[in-house]
This record gives sequence, structure tokens and C-alpha cells, in this order.
Amino acid sequence: MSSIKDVSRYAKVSPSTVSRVLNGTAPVNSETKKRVLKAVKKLNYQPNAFARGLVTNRSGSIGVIINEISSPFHSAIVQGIETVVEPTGMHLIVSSGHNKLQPERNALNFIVQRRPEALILRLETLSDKEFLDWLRSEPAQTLPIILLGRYIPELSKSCVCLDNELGGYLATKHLIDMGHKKIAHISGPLSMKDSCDRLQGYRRCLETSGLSYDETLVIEAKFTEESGQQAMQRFFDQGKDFSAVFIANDQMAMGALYTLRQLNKRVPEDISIVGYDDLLFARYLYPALTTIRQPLAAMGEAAARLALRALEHKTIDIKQKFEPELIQRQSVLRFA
Amino acid sequence: MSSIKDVSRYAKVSPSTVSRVLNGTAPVNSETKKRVLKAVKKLNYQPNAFARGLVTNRSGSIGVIINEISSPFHSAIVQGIETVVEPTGMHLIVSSGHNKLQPERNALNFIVQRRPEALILRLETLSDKEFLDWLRSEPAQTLPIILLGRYIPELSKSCVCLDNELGGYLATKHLIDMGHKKIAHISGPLSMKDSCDRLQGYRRCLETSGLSYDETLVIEAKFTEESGQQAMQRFFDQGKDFSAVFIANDQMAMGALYTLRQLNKRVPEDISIVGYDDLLFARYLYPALTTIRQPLAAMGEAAARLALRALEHKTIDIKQKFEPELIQRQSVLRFA
DNA sequence: CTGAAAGCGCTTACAG
DNA sequence: CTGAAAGCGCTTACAG
Repeated sequence: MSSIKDVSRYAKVSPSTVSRVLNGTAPVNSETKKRVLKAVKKLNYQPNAFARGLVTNRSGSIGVIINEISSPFHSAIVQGIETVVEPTGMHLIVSSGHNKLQPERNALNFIVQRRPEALILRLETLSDKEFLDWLRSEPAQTLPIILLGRYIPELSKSCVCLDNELGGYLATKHLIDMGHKKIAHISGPLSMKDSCDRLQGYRRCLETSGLSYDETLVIEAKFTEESGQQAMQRFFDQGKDFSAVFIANDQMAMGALYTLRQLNKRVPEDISIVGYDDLLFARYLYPALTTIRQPLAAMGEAAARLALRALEHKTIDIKQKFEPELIQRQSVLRFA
Repeated sequence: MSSIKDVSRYAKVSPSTVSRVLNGTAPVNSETKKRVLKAVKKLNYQPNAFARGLVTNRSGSIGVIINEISSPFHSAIVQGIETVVEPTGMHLIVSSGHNKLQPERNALNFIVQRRPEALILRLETLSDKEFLDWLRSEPAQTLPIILLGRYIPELSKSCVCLDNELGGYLATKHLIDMGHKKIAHISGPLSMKDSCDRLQGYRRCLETSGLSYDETLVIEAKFTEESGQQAMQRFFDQGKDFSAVFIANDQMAMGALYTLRQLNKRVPEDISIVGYDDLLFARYLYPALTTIRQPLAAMGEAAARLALRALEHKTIDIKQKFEPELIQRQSVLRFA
């Protein structure tokens, strides 16, 4: 692969000059410039990003950690990040933590070794404590770090999040407002903060509305379509009595809808459903899913803006706290 | 950020020794090793991947180009690639071509500058000719390049693909077998090979079945949910008469199903639908979508295996030609 | 406007 | 088993 030296030889100039025309860092005689460009084209020269990064100490990249690049939830976030990062000419290094502690640590180290100029982290398994310890270590001192979907008071300036407790509350409130009294819940993994918060909001709403919290009406599932299917099946296997279910994400809701159809239960006539996230597919389900909207792309964008703002030492205002919002569609019916 | 020098000073050894214990490239006295490891931990040392890559000429990365990282179609592919690459300790650099020529070129250059050890490309807009020209240029000479979803005879050994013409044929055949005679088609952008092939399969099936191809029964859309919605709407606005539609991907089919519901058309009683891809959500739609399965994750895995095989100079057999397969669910009914 | 030289942070023969 | 030296491919003061 040709190097800057090859180009310089071909153009009969010094490597310094080649560098200057390529980066526009200093004026170069237009004749010389032409020769260099011709050589670059001729040799199909592509600068070595390693060498460049090593000397400039700028990688041009932003590190991103999410759970699973292939989930629709996370790809909505990545898409938001991409939207704002791409126009700047920087790029993303995204690594999956797979919702497991060691892989998440590995992802972090992996990315740090690539010397990103900023980090956008949606950490799932790393504890606040371990994360704060890491923050105090050297690698983290120098670069802007944005936390997505987690709020750590010490880092409030760098967190982008949404009040999931409120989201869970809103979902449940809507069902109660519609006259439902027996409201089940399919939660995500309770090892995840989001799940706990939504469950907590569900519980609080029940209790402040004079309904009692019944833990046998709660099943913990895994945020996947299939686990939603199974959870819903389990409610019926157990002969539970309920007229509505708040399901902690849309993917599980999609699975649950499927199970209900198998069981010949009509939604919303027999069972009302509220999902969470408002992923793209939610409106296309049948019945169109009533859900709590979480503006994932906008949150990704905000995180990216925050990161860029830190890099550019700007002081523009960026929204960091997002509100969950009830999106009413067709999966909830007033309880008669 | 601490460097290998800092570590070596702290451990009172030479940088060479630090390098040796970290990479295990040469035997090191166990006492010394301990000291080094302690220093590494103490300083939270993370080797600079640029420096390492520069000298070893190994980046430990595989470059991937796809259209849009956030689409469910492409993330299925990426997930397949990730599955096989991650266990090797290598990582992915993925860049989006956005289905536009210049961004696709940029993505290619961008990735090449990162000196990947192999390339997995799902090129959409770059012509075969331009691509082959590029292949002949230097950067491409040295590294294994796998083509996903495109077949170039000169590179047959490096292509992973699926016969989309056959897929289009199978979809249409199924509808004809079910007694349909007026079969519409919503195609993807005809600038994309996949779309043309599927359309061609549709057409061939019609003609070999004694039905005539009617171009007014074909609408070109954009492979997005919304464009599927609009296309279906258009058919009705135009007062077209048909009993079935072959829709060139599941995302558009999802949108079309929505439109049909708005229009009070029952699927499959009034209109039968066959989609394409069999994305995860297809089985969860209502009615569950009959579709042509394209094993995207498996194809991604195959591409990754092909890339790794080339890197390791192995000679294992890897499947490169995948077959489209009809998945019968609930969206097609025999035409009475 | 241009070139020679130093240096970024590593690894790897080479020597001992 | 260990260290000194060279070098990977760039950029950037410095000098002219």
C-alpha cells in the first residue's frame, strides 16, 4: 500500500508538502499542488489513519457502547447519534456490551484503546461505583463522556435520560383512567435499571390510585419478542384474572400480542395493552399499539451534540431530560 | 494518558519488556512480569491501538459497508457478521453508504484508511465497473474482500448472495398456485439490483404461467414502511383491480398492511400479500406475513467466515449461494 | 512556499 | 531473560 513517501517521490516533493496539500495546513504553490494531487490519484493513496492519529493525537472518532447493535431499540439510538456525528466528518466506533459485565468492560477497554475523542455510553451492567472508579482513572480524565439512559448525580451535566418511573406511571395511569382495575405487568430483566423504574412507576400508580400492588400479576421477562410471548402465555397458564397489561417494551408487547391471538383473546376487547418505547413497528401492529414514547433517536442526537459541544468547548443549550409520552392508538379499550 | 514508557519506568524495566508481557511474545521472568502487570493496573494502562497498528501492520479490524446501520434488514446482517467475528477478538468498523454514490465511496475510503484486514461490502450504488477498477488499485490488492448480496463473476469466490430473481419467482408462483390471476407488485427502488431481480422474477413467473405482465400493476417504492403504505394507497386511488400483491420487502409489506386496514380491506380475504426477507417482525404482524425468507444473519456469518478463512489461509467449505425460501403464514388465501 | 528533522507510542530483530 | 535501537507512516515546528 503506498505511503506518503511514495507520493512525495512520484510528485518530486517532500513528504511535508504532500501532507500540506492533503490537509490544507499551509499554502502550497498551485503547480506543486497539482503535481501532488496527480500523484495521489495515480497511486490511489489513502493516508494511514493510524500514523495520522498517532501524531495528531486526534482519532476523529467517537466511541459508542450499547448493548446490542442489532436490536431495533439500540439501532434507533445509533441512528440518532449518526445523524449528528456524520456531518462533522467524525465517525463512530460502536461496540456491543451484550448486557453482560465482562463483555461490557471489554468493550470499554477496546474502545479506549482506539483513542476516541469522546465517549457515548449506554452502560447496562457496569455499576455506578465501578463506572465512577473508572472515570477517576486516567483514560477517562481527558475525554468527554456522555451517559445515555443512566443518571448519575455526580455527572448530571453529561447524562441524557428519560424518566422511566414516570413512564411506567403514565402507562398504568392510562389503563386506570380507562377503568381497568386488574392490571398485569410484564417487566424487563430486573437486573436493568430501566425495568425496575418502569415497574416502580407501575406500582406507585397502582398504590396511589387505591389499587393494591399484586406481585403475582408481574412477570419478569427479557425485553425480547419471544420472552414477551412466553410471559403472556404464562399469565394464562396460571389462570390469572386481569383486563389489561402494561408491557415494559414494544418488542415484548409484539410477542404478547401474538400469544393473545393464538389464545383467541381479542385486543383490546378482552385485554388492553400498553407498550413502551414506541419503536417504528408499534404503529403497524394490529391493533396499533398504544405505548409510552421514548424519543430514542432524539436522545441519541442529544448525546452526540453534548459530546461535540464538549469537544468544541461551546456552551449551547442541549436538552438532556426527556419526557415519556403516552401515544394512544388502538390497543386500549375502556373497561366496561 | 499513560504510555508504555510510563509503565516501564514504574516497573523499572524497558518498554520492550512491557510489550513482551502484554503480548506474550517472549518469555519474561515471572517476578518481572508481576511488576509489570502491577504497573499496568496501577496506571490503568491501555495500549494505543494506533501505535500498535502502525508497527504491526495489523489493525485487528474488519471493515463493513452497508446501506444503513439502523435498518432492521442491515442490522440482521451485521449481527450475523458480529457473531463470527467477535469470538476471534477482531472487531468491526462499519460505515453506512446511505444508498448514495458519493457517501458510499467515502465510506470505502474512510474504511480503507483504517487499514482493515478484510472487507465485507454490501455495495449498493457503486457500479460493477467502478468497483472492479477500484479492486485493481493498490489498496484492494492486499486484503480479502467479500461481496455481500452482489454477484460479480470475476469474484465468484468472494460473493455471498441469494437468488433474488428466484425469490421473486417463488413469491409470485405461490400466489398463482393459490389461484390468483391479478397480482400486483410493489418493488423497491429500481436503481437497486435486488429490486430489479425480484421484479424480474415476478415478471417471468407471470409470463411462464400464461398470465400477462401488466406494468400498471407495478409501483416502484423505496423499501421503507412509509413508501409501502403510500404505494398500496396509490393502487386503490387508481382503482386497480387485483386480488394479491407481491411486495418486495417486509418493511413495505408492513406499511401496506396498515394501509389496507385503513381502507377496510381484509387480508387475506380481500387481498393476499407476500412479502420478502422474513425479518423478525414478519411473524408478529397481523395477519402473520407470508414471505420469502432471506437468511440474512446466516449470510452475514458466511461472509465473515469467508473473510476469516482468507486471513487464515484455510480451505474449509463455506456456503455462498443461499436459496430464497417461501415461508407460508397467514397473509395469503386461495382465490375463490 | 518548501524541506529536513524530530517525534507520536508502540514492536521487533539484534545483541548480550 | 532483557535492553537499546530502529522503524512503522504520518505531522509539525523550525529554518530558510
